[in-house]
Amino acid sequence: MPRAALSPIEIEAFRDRIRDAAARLFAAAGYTAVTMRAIAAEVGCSAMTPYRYFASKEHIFAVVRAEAFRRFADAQERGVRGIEDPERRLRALGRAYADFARREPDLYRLMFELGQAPASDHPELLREGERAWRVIRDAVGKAIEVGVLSGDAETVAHLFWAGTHGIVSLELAGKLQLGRTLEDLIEPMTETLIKGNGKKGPDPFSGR
Amino acid sequence: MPRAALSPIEIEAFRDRIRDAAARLFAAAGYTAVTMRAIAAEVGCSAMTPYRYFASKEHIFAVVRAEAFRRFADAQERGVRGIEDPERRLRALGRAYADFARREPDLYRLMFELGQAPASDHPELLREGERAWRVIRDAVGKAIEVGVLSGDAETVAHLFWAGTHGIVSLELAGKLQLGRTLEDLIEPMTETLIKGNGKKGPDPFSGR
DNA sequence: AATAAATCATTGACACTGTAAATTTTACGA
DNA sequence: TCGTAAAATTTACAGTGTCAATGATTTATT
Repeated sequence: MPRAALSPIEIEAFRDRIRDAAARLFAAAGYTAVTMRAIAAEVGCSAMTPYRYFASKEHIFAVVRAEAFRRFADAQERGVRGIEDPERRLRALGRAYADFARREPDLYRLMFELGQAPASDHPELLREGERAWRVIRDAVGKAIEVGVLSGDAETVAHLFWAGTHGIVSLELAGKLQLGRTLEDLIEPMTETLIKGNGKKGPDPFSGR
Repeated sequence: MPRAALSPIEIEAFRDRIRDAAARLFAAAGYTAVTMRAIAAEVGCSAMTPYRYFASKEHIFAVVRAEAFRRFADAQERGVRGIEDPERRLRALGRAYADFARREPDLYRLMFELGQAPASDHPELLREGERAWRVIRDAVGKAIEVGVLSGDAETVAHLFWAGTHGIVSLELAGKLQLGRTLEDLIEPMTETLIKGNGKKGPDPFSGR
């Protein structure tokens, strides 16, 4: 006797529309522009309708973040595609990372905002985040395999990520000094990371 | 005939009380707990009184940030005090940086939040931020002077900051993978930065 | 066809937010 | 004591996320 429930596909479609509306608003006018009422207006429903599809505004942001990570992971995969030499691959990855951050600062900010709720509550976010991580992880792993880098792959991959992210996020937080920019620093950082994790001791001329 | 205007000292005292109240609220219950009405209750005035001393809530946050930077700079200066050897100094600095972030994650988050208004509008914030920067800048400069590091001091100092900050902020954003922690990574990062900016070519065994 | 029922959507309200404007209180020199 | 300027408060407004109640729509059974 009841009314037919929405199919999973229909539900997913509606969720996507809400997510895209939120992403659009965020890209166009930043954080404060993303309100429930604005999302509803964009989608063409009432302010409360999204609550049938998401538990809270925070959950909407989680899927927007997941989508951002998806695009981020895509951009990184594209950035290294076809580059076989592991060392060149590392450099290309650094550039692709910085390019994405420069092109989509809002998405980047959304992804790496400090103090956000743990991703473990949101499977999709977790998955896409891990995909982005894997690009770095694999590039570093390959470089270690062929002897361009040395050390524990997980650790070194974290260092590459953190170094690159550090440059990007200092820029986005407006903390770079004396007119230094992302462009000035990303390549020196990559070189530092490669050299710093290269084979052999710290300095061939200083006996430790 | 008029009522006596508040002296600059009185004004400064009131501004400090407001700043401290905001900082207390932030430390105790995070971002959302810092409301004008809560600050007012803490200080013992009405919700609008702070507006006589600050243009907006954002300006209050700016001085809280400045205070955070002051403590941050203090902590770093303490962390390297008495350590003369430039290389040990770099390592001590990395540890002091990480320790501060671990002890005061809220302050750190406040200072390095992405997408914040440029500090140039707030002289005090600018000054304290530069003081924190100078500790890194000087340690790196000294290391270059004595030949432990090489390259342009400003650039290398940025790399040290970014690398360390990268580790910290990935942790605070909950992005570290597979149970890795700040503690696991901060020392390898420092070593990477030292080695990566050390004298001589990238790898003694690969002819470029 | 009428009814019952389950699902989807909307409306209205509530407790909050930052802050503009109007108003009141306070403290002083004449 | 009174006028006046400074300091502080009160009131109000437009906006927020979201709970609760209500309405609307679609279906299977009588």
